Amino acid sequence: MGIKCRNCPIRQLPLFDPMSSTEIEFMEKFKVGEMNMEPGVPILAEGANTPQLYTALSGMGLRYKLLEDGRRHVISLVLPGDFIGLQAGVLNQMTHSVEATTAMTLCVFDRSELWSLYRNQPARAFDLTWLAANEERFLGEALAALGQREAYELLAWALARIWRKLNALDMTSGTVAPLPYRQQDLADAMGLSLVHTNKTLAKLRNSDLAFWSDGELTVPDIEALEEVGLCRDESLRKRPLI
Amino acid sequence: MGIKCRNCPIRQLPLFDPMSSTEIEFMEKFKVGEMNMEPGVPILAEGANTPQLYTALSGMGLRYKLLEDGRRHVISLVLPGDFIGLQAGVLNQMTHSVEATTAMTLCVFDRSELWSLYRNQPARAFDLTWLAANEERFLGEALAALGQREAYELLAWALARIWRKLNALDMTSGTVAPLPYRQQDLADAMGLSLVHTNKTLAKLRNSDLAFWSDGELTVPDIEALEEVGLCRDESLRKRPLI
DNA sequence: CGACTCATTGATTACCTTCAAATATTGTGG
DNA sequence: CCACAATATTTGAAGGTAATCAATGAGTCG
Repeated sequence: MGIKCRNCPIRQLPLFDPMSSTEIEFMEKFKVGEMNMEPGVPILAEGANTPQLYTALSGMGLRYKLLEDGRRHVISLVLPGDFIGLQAGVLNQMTHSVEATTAMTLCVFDRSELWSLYRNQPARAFDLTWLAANEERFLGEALAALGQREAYELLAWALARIWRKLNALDMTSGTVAPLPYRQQDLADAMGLSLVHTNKTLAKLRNSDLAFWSDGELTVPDIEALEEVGLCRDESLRKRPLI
Repeated sequence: MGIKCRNCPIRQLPLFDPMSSTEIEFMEKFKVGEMNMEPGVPILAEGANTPQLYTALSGMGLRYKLLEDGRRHVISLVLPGDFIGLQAGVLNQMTHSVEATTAMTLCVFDRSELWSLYRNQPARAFDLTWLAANEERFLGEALAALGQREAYELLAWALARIWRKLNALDMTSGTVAPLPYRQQDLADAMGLSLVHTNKTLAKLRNSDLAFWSDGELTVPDIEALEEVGLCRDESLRKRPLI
């Protein structure tokens, strides 16, 4: 059934809170298996109510919403350590879809045990609320970014945020990090057209701020990029891992 | 100290979940008082970490974020029944500011009791996560709206959502409801300029879809408005009240 | 090698912003 | 009580940012 929680490679990262042995024990009972997803495969669909919850172990994905007329809005990226399905677990219904962009490995949890978590593991319950509140925080920032920034600033903001997160996940080497998405994905996340996204990325390139091609993002100077993106110095705080 | 939870007028609304007598008992201990805010007064500031949490009892407010250069983005409205300070309670830091637009009455809770809630009231802890996840849901929808809709659709979407919520709170009478904000507030929420917001509101008026002036919103036909706003039929589900 | 997907570039159009000014409406002090 | 300041709404005009339309280039795969 794959990796035991006690050996979880992700939890070793300094980004994540340490876990007590009692908690690890509980998590190993909570975890019912692992799942491997092919690239492009849907993980959860908007409106669905699944019996399982997930944590991304490896690979990258997307959260998105579809409008009736086919327009798509990408809500956020899914990176290793991200919890998937909180809304299904709590609201009984996903309000966005999730799909794998690259091949992904997911930890699978049994949703029916969620109640036991709230009854017997108050600290873990608190962590779940933390994750939900943190997602709320991120979406609030994204909303302000989309609303107030113009394309050039906005893309700088997005790439800087992504860079910081990849860095915290120890996925950067020097000035390079993997970013295996299409320009269309980023365009759908920013509410910009593909054409304009492409042209704005070219500007960032010409300004030596960010180079993104062939699934690799190169950022020579993250602080310069953050300055253009009007990023606050939001240091990534330690966070719980489910 | 104002209203006792058992007599809470808000919880009577069909929008909210019923509460067991044990829960009411706990909430009455959790609640430490009430607070009256003057119009325009800040309730919580971004970055702050307060010892108190709130629930809006009456009046209306705004959640917003400020960019360094002074631009403001309005995240959402604060209406009766809304919980204020979840982020401070869980993340130890507000990631947006909250201020009263009209005079407001707030229930005040003692944040240091939050742990006791997680230890002793798992159902209430679950409700808190529910609220956080629900906020995440709303912000995801707002993000998709800002990203994918043009101004005319967007304002229709926003006014329709607001109308539905006011209606669920029993604040509508016929086709009229109070909406005591400025056009600038709505503009800052939609990421549009004041001028364009004004002109687009005029179009909605000319289409007989929505009339908003002097703090009053009139919607002759909510379903027509929702159609323009591309609103899903998201019926407002029952929700917990803290 | 042809079909397909994705990235890139140019030209045109349109939505939205900015600038500017006029018109209420309200509160204040002489 | 009226003049004046301050706030909010409304309207017109001009300019810029971003969308759409269209076509080409580059890489992958069966």
